[in-house]
Amino acid sequence: MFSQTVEYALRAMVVLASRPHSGPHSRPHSRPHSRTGSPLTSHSIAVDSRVPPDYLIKVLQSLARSGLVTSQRGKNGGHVLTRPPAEINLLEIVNAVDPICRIRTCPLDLHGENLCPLHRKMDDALASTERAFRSTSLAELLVGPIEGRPLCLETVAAEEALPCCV
Amino acid sequence: MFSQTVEYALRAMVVLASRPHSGPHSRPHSRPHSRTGSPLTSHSIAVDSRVPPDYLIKVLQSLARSGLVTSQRGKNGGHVLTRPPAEINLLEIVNAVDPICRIRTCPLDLHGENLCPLHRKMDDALASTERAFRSTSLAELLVGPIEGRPLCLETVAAEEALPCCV
DNA sequence: GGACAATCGTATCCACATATAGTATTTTGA
DNA sequence: TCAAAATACTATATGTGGATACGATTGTCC
Repeated sequence: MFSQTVEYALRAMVVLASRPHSGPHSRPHSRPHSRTGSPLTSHSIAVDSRVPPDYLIKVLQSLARSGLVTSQRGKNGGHVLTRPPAEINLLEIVNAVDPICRIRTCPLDLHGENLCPLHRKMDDALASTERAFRSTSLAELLVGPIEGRPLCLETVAAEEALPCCV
Repeated sequence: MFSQTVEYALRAMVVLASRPHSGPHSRPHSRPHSRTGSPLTSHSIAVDSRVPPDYLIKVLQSLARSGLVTSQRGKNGGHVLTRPPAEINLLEIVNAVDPICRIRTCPLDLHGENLCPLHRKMDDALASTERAFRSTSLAELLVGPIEGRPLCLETVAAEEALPCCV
């Protein structure tokens, strides 16, 4: 039910968050970066998240347009979160690339605010999904059973990742 | 987040359910039908639900394949529910046309049953959507504020229905 | 200036949504 | 008994957007 784009965006953000946060391009006047906190190149994000590199670029651009990441060109450039992971919730990420669109008025028409029973139920489901995502921060995904490997990746082999439903 | 097909299928089923239920093709040996309980023609369903008639046919075929409706060709033919509306839940309808696919194993791979925190969260959202739909029967959509007009339709004018998010 | 890395513009593929035309089946009525 | 009408069914075509891929360009650091 979630689009591939949502899946990719969430994975990419987890990878970005799993590096120590250093603020947007916090480089003290063209000083060389310390290794931690340096921006991640789109290629390295693609490898870590196993997202097709070409498509990841577009996803990152959507995330940048929404102000969740910033990008820096050139040598030692890359992508970095604009806020610490604890202050980014998953709904922001989802809405940046493939917005959850609540049903505000009946698609069929007529009486504006009043939803018919069917669309009230559908909107309830959307609302609960929104709630689930809004109440979870990126930081919460970094802890858990598999400490340090938030994406279930452990030096993965070369096989391609399979879509969930095939 | 829900596909257009899901929206159409739910609307069509509501229209079918809003006619008195008579069981699948309960016609006593080619006797002419009483007016109530006769199957609804795909065209009349399209009009009542405001679903594009050509596409509705395919949706109805999916619903028939899943055993939710049966169809009868020829004069006085049409579509009818196989079970009373109280015994059909919305999840069955959704899954008939555009299945909600739970995340059972991490799309990235590896450790089978264990989902990483990200995919656990995503699956939680899917589970709550499943629950919301499974716990609601078609019959429950027929009652409510707008008795007798479960789809907010009141002899609608000729304007086309607009998709929810444009 | 040269190397690195993001960005932009296309181009392709595929699935969903929609539309059209023809075929098959059943009932009706002469 | 047969023909016609009504209706669902099948196959096919088309538009649109998501997802994927490639090549050229622009910006930045050393």
